[in-house]
Amino acid sequence: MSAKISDVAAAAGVSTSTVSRAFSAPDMVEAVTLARVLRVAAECGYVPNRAARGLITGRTGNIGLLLPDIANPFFPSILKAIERRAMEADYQIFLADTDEKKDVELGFVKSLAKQVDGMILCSPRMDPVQIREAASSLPIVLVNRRSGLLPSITVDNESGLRMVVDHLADLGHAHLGYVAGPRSSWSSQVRRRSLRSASELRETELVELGHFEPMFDGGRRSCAKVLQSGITAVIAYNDLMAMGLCYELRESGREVPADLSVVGIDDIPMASMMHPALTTLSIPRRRRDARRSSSSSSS
Amino acid sequence: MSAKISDVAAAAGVSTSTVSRAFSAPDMVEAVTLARVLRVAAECGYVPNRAARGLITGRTGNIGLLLPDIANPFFPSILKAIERRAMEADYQIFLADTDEKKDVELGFVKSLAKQVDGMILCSPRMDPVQIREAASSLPIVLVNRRSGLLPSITVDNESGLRMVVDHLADLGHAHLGYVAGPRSSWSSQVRRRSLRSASELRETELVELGHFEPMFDGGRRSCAKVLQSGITAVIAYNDLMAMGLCYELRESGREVPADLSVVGIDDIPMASMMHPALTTLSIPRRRRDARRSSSSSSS
DNA sequence: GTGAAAGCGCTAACAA
DNA sequence: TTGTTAGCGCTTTCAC
Repeated sequence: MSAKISDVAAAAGVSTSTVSRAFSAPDMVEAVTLARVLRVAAECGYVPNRAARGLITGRTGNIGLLLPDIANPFFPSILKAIERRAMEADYQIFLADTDEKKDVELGFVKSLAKQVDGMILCSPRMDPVQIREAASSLPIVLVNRRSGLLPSITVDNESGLRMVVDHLADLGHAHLGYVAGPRSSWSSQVRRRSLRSASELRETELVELGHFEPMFDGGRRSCAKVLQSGITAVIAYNDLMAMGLCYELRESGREVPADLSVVGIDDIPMASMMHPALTTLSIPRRRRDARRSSSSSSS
Repeated sequence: MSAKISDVAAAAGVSTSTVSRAFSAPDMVEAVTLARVLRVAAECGYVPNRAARGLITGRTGNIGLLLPDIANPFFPSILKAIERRAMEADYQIFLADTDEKKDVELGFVKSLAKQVDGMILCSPRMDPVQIREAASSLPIVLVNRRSGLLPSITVDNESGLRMVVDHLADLGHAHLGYVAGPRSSWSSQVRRRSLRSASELRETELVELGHFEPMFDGGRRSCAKVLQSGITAVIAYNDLMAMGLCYELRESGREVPADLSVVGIDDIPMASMMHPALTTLSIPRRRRDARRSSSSSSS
C-alpha cells in the first residue's frame, strides 16, 4: 500500500488536517509549512485517495460516459473531446459501451451513479421514462438527444437535411429514400421527420425503407429494399450504413453514383478516406466547426 | 442523496451488518431475514456505495484501461472485449486515451492507481523503466507489449510477418519496404525485426522507410519516401497507415497493386470495407481466431 | 495558522 | 444467525 495522509503528517511533523489543507486549500496553510508538507508528500509519493475524499465531500471527480457503440467511428471523436476537457478539469472517465442494447442502459447508469458526479448519455436508446429515472438519480447531460428540460447537445438536423434534399433535388432526383437507423434512435426519428418536411418543400417523393442496425452490415442489408424501391437517391442514417450500402451495391454490379446516389450523415474520418469519397452531411464535433456538406464525388 | 445502508437497516429492523452481509455474503444470513432485507433494499432503491466499500476491503471493483488512440479502429474491438468481460465480473472501466502522447501515460496510471484494482496498458508507449514504476504501484497487464515478467498479451508477429514476406516473395517481389510506426511502439520494433529476419530467409531486400505517426496521415506522409526508394512492395506498421499510403499513391496517379503492393497489419473492419479490400495481416482479437492473411485483392 | 475530534458509508473482527 | 465496535483515508467543523 502507498502512503496515506497520516504518513505524510507524521513525516512532516504536522497534523493530518494540515496535510489535507495543503492539497485542497493551500492558501489556508502558512507558506513554509505548505512547502515542507508538499515536499515530504512528494518524497513519499503521496497521492490523495479520491474515493476517501469523495466519501466526505460528496464529489468523486469522476464522470460517466454512456455510448451505444465505440466501434462506430463517429463516437471516438466525441469520447476524445470529452476526455480532453475532463483531464483539464482533473476529472476521470468511466466508460460504458452498451453495444446498442438499449435494455442495459439504465442498469449501467444506476451502477455507475454512486461513483460519478454526473453522466453524459451519448445517443442513448432508452425511452423517455427511463431517461427521467436516470436523471432523478444523478445529473445527466444528453448528447444527440433531447428529453424534457435536460441539458443536451444536439445538432441542427433540420437544416442539414434540407441542404441534402436541396442538393439532391438540384441534381434532378425526384424519388428519395431514407434508410433509417434503430427505432429507438432519437436522431433517426428527427432525421426522418426532417427529410419528410424537406422533401415536401421540394415536392420530391420520400420512401422510407425501414429500420436497420446503424452499422456497416445494416447498410448492406438495406440494399435489397433500396433496389426494389425505384428511388434514385438514398440518404442513410449514418455513414457506416451508407458505406455498407455502397459496398453491397457494388457487389451487385451497380455503380455509385452512376446508378444510384448515396448520402451518409456524420462525416466520419473514413468517409473522406474512401475512393471515391462518400458524400456525407458533416456533424460538427467542436464549437467552431461550420456545418457543411463534405466534398462529394459520389452523388 | 440516495438510501444508505443504515436506512435499509432501520427500515428492515436489523443491524447494518446484516444488510451488509445480505449483499456481500448472503449465505451468512437466515433466509427469511435475507428476503426481507433485500425487499426493503429494493424498495429504497438501495445500491451499495462501492467507494465506501472499497475503502475498507481494498478492492474497488474498477479496472483502468490505457489506450494510445481510441480513434484507431484497432482499439475499439479490444475495448469492447474488455468491457464485456468486465461487466460479467461486475467490474467497471476507467478509460484513458493518451492521444499517442507517451509522456502523459505514467501520470494517467498514477492518477488512476488508487481507484482501480489493476490496469491494462494497451500498446503503451512509455519506456521500460516507467513500466516498472507503474507496475510497482499496482497490478498491471500489458497488451501488445512485453516487459520483464509482467503478464502480457501479445501476438505472434514473427510468424505472421514471415507469412507476409513469403507471400510477397512468392509473388516475385525482391525489394520490400517497411513503413514503421512510432519509435516508442514496441510492436513496431518487433515487426521491423521480424521483417528483417524473414527477408533474410527469403533473400529479399528490406528497406526501412522511417517512422511515421500510426495513423492515416502518417501513411500519407510516408508516400514520398516510398516512391523514391525503388521498392515494389511495402508493409506498413498498421492498416490505417497502409490506407493513407494507398490514398496518397492514388492521388499521385499510381495504382495499387499494379504499380506497388501495399500490405497492412491489424485487419481493422475498414480493411475489408474498402474496394479493393486492403491486404492485411490479421491480428486475432479473440482466443479462437485463427491467424490468417485476409482476403487480398491489392497485392 | 494549526490541531483534535467527529464522521462520510461501509465491512470485518469479535461477542453474544 | 445477528449485533456491537472499530476503523478504512480523508475532510471539516470547532477550538485554540
